[in-house]
Amino acid sequence: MPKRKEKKISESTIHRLSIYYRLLSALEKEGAATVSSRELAKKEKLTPAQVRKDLSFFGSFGTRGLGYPVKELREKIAKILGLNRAWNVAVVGIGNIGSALVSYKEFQRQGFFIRAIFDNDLRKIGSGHKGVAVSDVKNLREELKANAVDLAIISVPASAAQALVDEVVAAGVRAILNFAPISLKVPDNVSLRNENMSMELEQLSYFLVNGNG
Amino acid sequence: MPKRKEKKISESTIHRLSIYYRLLSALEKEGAATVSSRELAKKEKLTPAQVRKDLSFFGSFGTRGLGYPVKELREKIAKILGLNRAWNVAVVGIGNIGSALVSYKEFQRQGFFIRAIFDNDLRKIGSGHKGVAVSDVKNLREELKANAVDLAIISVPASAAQALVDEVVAAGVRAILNFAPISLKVPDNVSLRNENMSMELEQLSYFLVNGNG
DNA sequence: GAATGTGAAGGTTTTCACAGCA
DNA sequence: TGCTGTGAAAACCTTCACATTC
Repeated sequence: MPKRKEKKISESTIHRLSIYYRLLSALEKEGAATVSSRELAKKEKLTPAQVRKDLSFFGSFGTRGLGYPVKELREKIAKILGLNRAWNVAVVGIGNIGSALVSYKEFQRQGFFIRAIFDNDLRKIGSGHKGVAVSDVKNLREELKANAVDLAIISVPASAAQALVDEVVAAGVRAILNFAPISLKVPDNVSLRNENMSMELEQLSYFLVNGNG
Repeated sequence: MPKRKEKKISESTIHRLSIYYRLLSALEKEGAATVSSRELAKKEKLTPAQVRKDLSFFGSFGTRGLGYPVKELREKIAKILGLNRAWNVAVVGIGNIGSALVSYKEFQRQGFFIRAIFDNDLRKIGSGHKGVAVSDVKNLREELKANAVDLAIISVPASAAQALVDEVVAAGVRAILNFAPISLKVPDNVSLRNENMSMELEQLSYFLVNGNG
């Protein structure tokens, strides 16, 4: 069996893959057959070399002299990112942010389907959000398993987040998107991303004070 | 006049400053007087050297053998990030996400005050959200100026985003947080950050498919 | 001719390791 | 002794430049 070449792909490359995916989806809709690294780069203020290098980590998708085939490249990237399948998502905490996420149509469009919603507020439990019933957070573990949830979104207050994440991890979920403004501890085999909107504003605040550049 | 030493501070450092700020706020509430780089690092899975290096770009805030004074360091970072003052924020587009942001208490807590809300939906215009009236997006430019808005949050569909951002920039706003899943063009003197929640899930999807690490 | 794919160069960020100070 | 502050080294990421292919 040939040994797989174990190249470490950087987070920035994965992030840009996501960007290319969005650009290619748009190009495909417009009917473009091919696109060059230069064209892709210009749309996002990247360099052509960066685009080519990013793609080259995963294979040789282009044709010299011509560029990349839009449809095929989009499909290849979809496969790399795992977007060629549906993912089951749970939203833990259906407050302001949780509600907004449940209604966010972009998720479905990219193959992320919200299968379960949890809260600890008795007034919310049992009610429906976009066709999904709100479950008692006490049943978190069983229901995550019952719904084969792949990915959990944590949108509860900071004080409640770690305990719930521990439950989520215990249920076997291996990817977590955290909106609580706190640093969560997860085992090494679990992926965690933090979305802290105050911190985004703070970055902007820094540039307002210190100049942008 | 002494020439200011022009050191370029990396985005990662600014991002971590925001993290330190949060940790220090918590430590201050707990009554801690000092904290070492090792303690700060451990809470966020960073290295002590990283913490010290980050802080050293802005001055020598610590005491050898002792660590950093919690209260003073928090105040210093607040000043660096521009959090020692209030910022006027506008929310452009009061759909699911816009509504959630207006209700997000963390913003106020960090000194970001929502002073204006805009939409193009006549049913929404005139209604109030958390004490702020929704204005017609047609009046964007005047109202941004009238409210001395420093920072705009774009939470409209992708198709409407660029035109509105052009207006926002024309009104003199120099910092934009964009939730629309599209790449926006702004002049060099305007700071732009993108918050694309689908892309966050796509990063997680990649790690689910390819393994985490 | 046009554009990819990729080693090598260049640049940036992180980590090391230790002098220096409380 | 304990911990900071910081040059130097190492690791990492981006850009260059060109051989290669269509």
